Parts: sequence; C-alpha cells; structure tokens
Amino acid sequence: MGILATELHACLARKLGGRNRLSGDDILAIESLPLRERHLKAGTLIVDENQIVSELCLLIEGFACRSKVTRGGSRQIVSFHVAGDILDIQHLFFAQADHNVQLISDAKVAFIPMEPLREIVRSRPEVATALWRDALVDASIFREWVLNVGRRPAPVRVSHMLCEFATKCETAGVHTASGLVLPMTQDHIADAAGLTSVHVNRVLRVLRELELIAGSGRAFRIADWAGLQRFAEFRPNYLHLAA
Amino acid sequence: MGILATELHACLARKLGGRNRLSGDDILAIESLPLRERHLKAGTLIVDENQIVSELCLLIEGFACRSKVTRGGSRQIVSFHVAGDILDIQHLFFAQADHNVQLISDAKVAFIPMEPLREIVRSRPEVATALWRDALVDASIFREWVLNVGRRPAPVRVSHMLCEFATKCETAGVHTASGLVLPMTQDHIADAAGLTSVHVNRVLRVLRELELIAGSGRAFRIADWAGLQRFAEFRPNYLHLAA
DNA sequence: CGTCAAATTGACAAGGCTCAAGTGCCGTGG
DNA sequence: CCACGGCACTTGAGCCTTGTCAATTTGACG
Repeated sequence: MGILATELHACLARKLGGRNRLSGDDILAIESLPLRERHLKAGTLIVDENQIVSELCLLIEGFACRSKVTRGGSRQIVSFHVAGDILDIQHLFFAQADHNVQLISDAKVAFIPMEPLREIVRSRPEVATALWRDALVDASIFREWVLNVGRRPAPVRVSHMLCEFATKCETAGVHTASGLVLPMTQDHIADAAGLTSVHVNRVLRVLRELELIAGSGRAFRIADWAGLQRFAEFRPNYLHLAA
Repeated sequence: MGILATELHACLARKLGGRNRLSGDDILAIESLPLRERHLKAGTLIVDENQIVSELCLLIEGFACRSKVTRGGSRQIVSFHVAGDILDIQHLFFAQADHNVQLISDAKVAFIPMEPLREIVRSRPEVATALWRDALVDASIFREWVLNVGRRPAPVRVSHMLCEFATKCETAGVHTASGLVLPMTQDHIADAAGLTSVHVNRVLRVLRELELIAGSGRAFRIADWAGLQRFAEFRPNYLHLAA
C-alpha cells in the first residue's frame, strides 16, 4: 500500500469523517482497505449501465458525472461529482448498475473491492452510518434536480446547476466559487439540464448580459456570486453541508 | 402495543425482511419499537419543508407523495408512495426536512420516534442495511425521474410514470397493474411530470386513443399493459425488485 | 338540486428544439 | 513556423411542443 495509498485512504477518511464521528478504530479499518489507484483519461466510462459492478470507485482528483440514456438515445446527466466523491456506493447492495458513470476530465480514482467494504459495514456501524449519510445527501440532490429540471425555466435552471457545482467545488477545496472554471462542455450542461446545447449557449449569453457570469467558452467565471444565487433561487440547504 | 401495533410492526418487518436476511433477533428488535398509529385525511401535510423532524413515518395504507416548491410557487412532486413505504428515512441523519411529504388519499400511518430507531441502527447492522438498501432504491428512482422529466416527451413521460406507479402498487399488493385506479388527480400527475394539468389531460386523451388506457377521469384502467410499457420504454430494473 | 373540485376543450402565445452554417481555438504534423 | 483538422462554441430562422387563459362540463356529495 505504501505512501501513495495512504494519501488515498486519507481522502476517504476525510470524506467520511467530516460530518461524522469516527473512532480511531474506524479510521484504522478504513485505512486497511485494499485499494487500487488509477489515472484515467477524460471520457472514460467507469461504470456502464447493466454492467455487474464489484468495486467501489472513489474520485480522488478530477470530475465525473452519472448519466442515463433514453431508448431514443438522448442522454440525461443525473449528477456531477468532484474530488472526494464516492461514485457508486449503491453497488454495495445492487450488483447490476442502473446508470453510467463517466469521467468529465482526466482524473485520479481509487477502486475498492466490495467484499472487504461489506465486511467493514457489517462490523463498524459508524462507518456504515457515514456511508449511508453520504448516500442520503446524494438522494437529496437528486430530488432537487427533479425540481430543477421539471419546474424551472432554462436560465434559472442552468444558473442553479452552476451554483450547485460551484458550491461542491468550493466545499471539496477544488477552487473558490467565484473563480470557477468548468470542466464540462456545454453539451454536458445541456444533458444535465434537460436542454439542447444550442439553448444552453443562448442561456449563457443571457447570463453574461446580466453580468452574472463573465468570460467566454468554458473558461468563464462567476462575476456576481450573490447575484447568481439570487437569480437561481439557490438555497444550499439540500446539500446538507452543515451538521 | 397490543394486537393492532403488531400488525403495523409486521408491515415494517415485511418491508425490511423482503429483500434482506433478518435474524429472529432483528425482527424482535423491530417489533419492540414504540409506534403511534394515526388515521389521516387526504391532503394532510406529514412533513413540511424546513421543519425539524423527530419521527419516522411509515405508510400502512393509502398513498402519499413528496414534493418541493419553487420560489415562484410551482410544485414538483419527486416521488409517489404506496402502502408499506417508509416516508422519510433521511431524518435519521438530517434534522431539517428539505421537502414536503403529503397524503394523496386518506391513509393509515405509523410514526416511530427517531431515537429508538437510531439505537437499533447502531446495534443491529442487518436492520441498518435493510433500511439503507431501501434508501438506495429511492435514490435510483429519483435518478430515473430526472431522466424521465428531463428527456422524455410528455406522452412517454406520463406513461412511464403510470407504469412505475402500477408496478409499485402491484408489488405492494395494493391491486393488480391492469386494474389500476389512480388515487391522484391530474394535477398530481402534472406536478410529477413537470407539465401542466391541461397538457396532462391532452396526453391522457392520446393514450386513450392509442387504446393503452381506457375509461375516463381518475377511474381509468390500463387497457394494454404490455403496450403501455413498450410505449413508455419502461424497464423496471431501476426499481431493484429482485435480489 | 346546489356546490365544489376535477376534468375537458379551444384559441393563442411562447419557450425551447431542429436544422444549418459559420467561427474560434488548440494540438498535430509537415 | 505554418497549415490542417477536429471539436466546441456561436448564431440565425422557422417550427413544434407545451404553457396560458378562459370557458364549459362532469361527477361526487351533502
């Protein structure tokens, strides 16, 4: 395992320890997990729908998303992920995947075999609780996405998505919200918002005209963080960052 | 607790035992939970957004939904629930609610105080696992809803929703899929599908013309279950009913 | 038989999609 | 160092799905 592995374990321990009280033994158990590190290219499909999954994937560095596809072939992204996120905890219980997990940028990930993890979950309730809680936050975010995609007009919808992403990035320590540089293309944003990339482009232009964001292409930044949040009706409570 | 309480406990035990292996002690622990039964009227708000929640609610009989509301006041229903469903397990970990839970029909529910439940979760890993798994199924359904609302045209979207609801009803033993009588109004369907009730009405007419459903108003039934599933591109894998 | 909520229908408006063309950027190879 | 190719971004025109507004009908229930 060595030095490198320790860094990865630390990432996991930080993630789980953050909002939970883990004992020293809990941390030790986590650090004893075997894990396999990989550097993967942008676009790599980590989990494919219907695939049988036997490892958990932890995102150490970079960005990823989960998506589902219509029979007609249109894609819907259902979540974005940043460094520190656990990508498919559900496979602790479901062998077969019901969605895709794909890298948005080049990334560093760690794979953990399910079996030892299941053992820890059985023997260490606090660790199980920490993972469970994390999954519940995910679920809360999905609910907000249903609302966002179902009921908000495109400009608000896209802004809301940007606010959430910026907040996740800031929380993960990737960068500050106001300096946001998006790893995703307008196609990604479109697939996440349930819009076309053409329309996302137009919406971004409007946001630029409102001086909520500035710059062009992928390299834009949030020009007015408070204003964008107001416009997006963004209230981060559903991210359950506190407590 | 007596005879009546035993029936409610049985409901919970059945729900959790179904896809999990619970020991006799696990069942005993569940049956020792204090619970409070209530008969409530259609429309009752069980959980209000931002409210502090200290009890878990189990739906024994009847139908419920969870919803979120836009600043502008439009409502998005994020899930429907049938007899046997656990309505807000997330409050094991989050005191503050991030969405509403409301009854669609008159219903019988049971409230379980969180503290004894937390104790069981700490001491009985198998019970915790069963609850956790249930929450992961919920999350999977939310993902499907994001896809449904984000990427499917209205007629397919509504059909898909009907298929899911019929399947949940059948699984819960409420009635068979083909004899479905909806407890919800077209307003509910609209708020769930991210459409207007006017448009839902038009869509239902189309489905009737296609002879996928029959009857009028709320009292319609599925006329062609296989056909409706095909039309809706409904694949129940995301409900994780097996294994 | 009156009342009220839900369902139904029509006419019109609009937000977002499709199709299509063009631009800018960046990495690669000559 | 420059030319080329590819990919993402940008913009325009016209269409279509869905929303809005408003009136009417239906059905359940007291």
